[in-house]
Amino acid sequence: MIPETIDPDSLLTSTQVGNLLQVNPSSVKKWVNDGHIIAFRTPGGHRRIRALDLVAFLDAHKIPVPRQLQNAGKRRIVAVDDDITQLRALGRSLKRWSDKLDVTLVDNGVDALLEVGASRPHGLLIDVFLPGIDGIEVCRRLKANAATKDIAIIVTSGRLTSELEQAARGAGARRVLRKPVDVTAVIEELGIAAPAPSR
Amino acid sequence: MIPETIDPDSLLTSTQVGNLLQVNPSSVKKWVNDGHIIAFRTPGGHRRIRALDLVAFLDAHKIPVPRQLQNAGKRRIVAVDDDITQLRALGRSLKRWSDKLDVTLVDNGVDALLEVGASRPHGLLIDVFLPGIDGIEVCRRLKANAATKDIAIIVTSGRLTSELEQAARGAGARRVLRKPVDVTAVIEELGIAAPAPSR
DNA sequence: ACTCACTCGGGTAATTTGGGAG
DNA sequence: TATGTCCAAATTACCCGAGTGA
Repeated sequence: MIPETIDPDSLLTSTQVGNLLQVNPSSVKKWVNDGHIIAFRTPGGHRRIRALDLVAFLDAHKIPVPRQLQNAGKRRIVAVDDDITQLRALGRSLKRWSDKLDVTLVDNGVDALLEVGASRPHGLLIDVFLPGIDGIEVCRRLKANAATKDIAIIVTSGRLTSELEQAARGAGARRVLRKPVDVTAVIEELGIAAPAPSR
Repeated sequence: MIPETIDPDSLLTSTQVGNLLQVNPSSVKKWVNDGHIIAFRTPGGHRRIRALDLVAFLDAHKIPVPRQLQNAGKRRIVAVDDDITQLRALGRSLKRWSDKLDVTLVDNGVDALLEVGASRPHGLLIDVFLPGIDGIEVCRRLKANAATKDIAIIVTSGRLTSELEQAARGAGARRVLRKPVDVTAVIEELGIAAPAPSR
């Protein structure tokens, strides 16, 4: 009835969600009606809930994500750096958390924004100095956009000055890190605790 | 079975539609019979549903459009200009084609790229001079990115020099227009002929 | 034109869902 | 707030004969 792993844009019925969360389907109905869970209706009036939206609901209420939804609920981040060597190194050090983290590596600012728009990641790791793109402006705009304001922005730079750091924080960056990046700070910011949790 | 991207006038069977919407083909049959989805029959009585009509159905019921059907609706473009007056004017002059064209207006480059990534439009109308974003670099990167290389880029500018025009074309812009923008050139570039074609 | 594998339609039965009152 | 129970209606499952496409 419920597959072992659930795709992010699978559509679930109230009962399936009820089973997943171990609550009565009636409660799910109520939560949908109260606007806590985003859902749409079939022509006949049956509710359908996207796995993605369910996970968003769970995150918002800090409810643990069921095993079957882990794939739909993996933390996703986009990392940008025009220095490919540093980018690759970063990718390697994040491999360790690959069971809970999906990392997309990108070597320029334009592709980074395209990817952010397409995949709505939980975090963005961005080098302030990118050709043709002003990192501070990116922070500001992401924070001003309702669809992206919750993305955790971590700004990185090879040459870090206190003015730069202040500017970045003022524009909405959660953290400002000197390169090479300390991955534990990234992991911490994303709310991922130990390397391999029990469930 | 189901291609990755579906043409607006592809013909789909009930089962294909069922898979697309994650619903039983029997439901699709019923919806067609109840008149919710427009369909016609093969000589042998099998239902065939145009992708265009399916999208209309989805829109009418506010059901999320599957990724594969994103291109099956009308032509979509994103227009960017930090001069809101000009942006609004452009929006108004494109209203005339609203039956075949979906226009998203955006007042800064970051939001434009987010929107392009999220909705994969057929065209992008971009002012070269945007705060924090280099329009030429955007062209270059969009063309280098496999996912966005087919997007028709139209570059606009208030102060148009021949060098600028050459740079834009070299970076992949299909057209370079002086502002205020001549909308007929835009319509032409998107392959939309007269206000109401016979097909 | 013929076969073959597969899919589809119609009909009906089985299961699930929504809504509302408890 | 969360759950459990009612009925009508929506959705799904299954049948076989027939259409489709290579």
